[in-house]
Amino acid sequence: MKGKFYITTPIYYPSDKLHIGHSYTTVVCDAVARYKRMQGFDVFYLTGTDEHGQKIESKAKEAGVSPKEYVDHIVESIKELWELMGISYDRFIRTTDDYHVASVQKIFKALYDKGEIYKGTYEGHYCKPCESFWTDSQLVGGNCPDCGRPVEQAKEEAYFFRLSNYTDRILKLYRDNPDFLQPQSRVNEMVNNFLKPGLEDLCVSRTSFSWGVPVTFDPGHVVYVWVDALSNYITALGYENDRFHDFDKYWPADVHMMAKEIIRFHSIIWPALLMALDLPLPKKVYGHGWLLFDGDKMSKSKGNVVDPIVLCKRYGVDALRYFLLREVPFGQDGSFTNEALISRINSDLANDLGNLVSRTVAMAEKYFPGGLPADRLAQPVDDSLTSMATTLRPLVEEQCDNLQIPTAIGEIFKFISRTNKYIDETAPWVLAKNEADHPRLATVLYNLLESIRIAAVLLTPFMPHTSPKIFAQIGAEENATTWESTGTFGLLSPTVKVEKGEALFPRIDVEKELAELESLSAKSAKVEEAPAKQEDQKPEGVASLIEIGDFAKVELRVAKVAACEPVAKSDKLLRLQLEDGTGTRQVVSGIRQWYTPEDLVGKKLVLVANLKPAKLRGVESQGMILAADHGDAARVIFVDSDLPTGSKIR
RNA sequence: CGCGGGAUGGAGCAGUUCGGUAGCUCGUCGGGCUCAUAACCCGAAGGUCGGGGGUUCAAAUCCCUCUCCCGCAACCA
Repeated sequence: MKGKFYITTPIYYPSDKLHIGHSYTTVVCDAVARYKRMQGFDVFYLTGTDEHGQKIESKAKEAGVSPKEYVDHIVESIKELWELMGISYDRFIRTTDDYHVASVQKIFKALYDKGEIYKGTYEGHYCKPCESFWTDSQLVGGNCPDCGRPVEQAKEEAYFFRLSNYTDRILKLYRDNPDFLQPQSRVNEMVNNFLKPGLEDLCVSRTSFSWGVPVTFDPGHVVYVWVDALSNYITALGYENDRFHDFDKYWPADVHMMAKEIIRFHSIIWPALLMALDLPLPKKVYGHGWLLFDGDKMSKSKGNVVDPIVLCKRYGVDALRYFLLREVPFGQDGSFTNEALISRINSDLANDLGNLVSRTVAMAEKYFPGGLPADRLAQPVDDSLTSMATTLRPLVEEQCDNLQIPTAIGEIFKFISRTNKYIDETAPWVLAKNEADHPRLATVLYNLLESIRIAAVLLTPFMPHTSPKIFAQIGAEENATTWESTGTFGLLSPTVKVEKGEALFPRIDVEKELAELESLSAKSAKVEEAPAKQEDQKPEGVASLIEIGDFAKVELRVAKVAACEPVAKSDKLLRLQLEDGTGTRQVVSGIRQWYTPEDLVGKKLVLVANLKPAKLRGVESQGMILAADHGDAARVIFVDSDLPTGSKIR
């Protein structure tokens, strides 16, 4: 045993089903975990779900079930997804697991007893009917984002973690451990945005919702996400609980893997919490990039097809895993398009790897149906192949150890290419014609099978379902499929007998497939639309129904755009001068993304004439104009030009 | 002047730390081969390395400046 290796994904928030981005993180971790296991490390791979919080509480309410019932259902589907994708996690933690809850309570109490957590007051905007606190930025028009009613300034008691004490220690952590946070560019971001200005104490409890871990010594308070969710990495190992006993063995984590949006929590808050608990810090926090979706017009509906389950079913799990692991460059964002996926599958998996196996096995079977003969004849041309084969593993390891999975896979495929070339160099079909050349032919085929074997072994962490299929076809025994075995050329039986199987990765007809995907996404877009409409029809309590008198309060008038210009230092706002029949007034509207001033000047539109004025970006807005949401965009409601300005609309 | 990332042949990227023939994959075109999943192998075309200025014998790489794109933040009455 080479030592332990502890790797984690974030725990995902099960308020909705997971998308391909979650699959990406999880597959990357899985690849690393499998790689380390094959190398002989004692690996512990943790994933799970973060199940508390207001959003889930209210989603459950909407669905008419308890929060636990709500998440149970989604967690089940998540576990199914991981099983489908071949995720080899060792433990799945749910923050609703009783042992985790108990541990969190102890951790919270311990921090409180140490004075790291203190009781203070949290100030914010409070909506009484919704019993919710909101920050400035959450408010919509100064009102509650949920119900639209006015909010009031309010204070509530809350517990705070003394994060402000840790600014210097976190900075020192980055300085002393340049590898702690990767990629490096993230360090700059954290330092400039959060550490340089100085950290502020962190509110770590809430009273505004109850779906959380209760604070034992203060009823009404629940532990907020930071302490609850982040500590999963240690409670899952048995920290402060008797359920598991792996803490001493596996902590500290070797890698916390995550997408870039939650780096801040893991590279600032989490280390500070650990420092406060006097625990060792994780060795590495790695923030990978995002898988961006093709920005074309279909993107909304395309989102449905970028459902990992659909892709696995269409192309196979390993094809999708391969794409995810290969396509997104080190630490950067990558883009997902159906074209890229299919092209990757065709050129790398079907043409290069799949076809190499296919042609090699076909020849071996055809020329030597009973297995290779023992007579051999080596030639100098073989050397460049065999030496590349036996030096491949260190190259792969070097990249994997730096979490550069795409490059590691690239190294293996360079070798696969080299092997294809070897077939041309040696032309086995020519050797087959002459009995005297059969020893040479046997050597060539054996070298090919060995090369395939080594490539397949090294690909196992990335494509765990494919490698065994290859082993079966090339007649590799178990001893020839270990990580260790890739250092030796010649482990297959000299008289190996192959067994042709199905094509590993059938070639995909690109145009046909793209067309099918589009019709698929059109269909699922329709399916998605239908339930949404039903929800709209179902009045959500009396609040959504208004009296005719309520509507009469809104004064709508036809107004003509006299002038229009962008608001300085804002990319969303336009300043409009409107003629409303009685004079001109200024209105600010957030439609700059979709309209230029020229689009608007001279047009007539609908003005809410009696809206209380407000300042936006320091510019006064005396009313608002009506616009319709159209996908991600907004379209202004224009009216007939022959309607006189100032006409009342009702 | 909010923070950060980016701009390299048709597409996606590497190269920029520590200046010195601009590289890879896909695509295109031509050739070869026929074992194989219309696959494989070889070759070619295609780039003033976002613009401008500077340092230097020499700049994709260093300095200055400008433009554009993408995240985050803010704003979306």
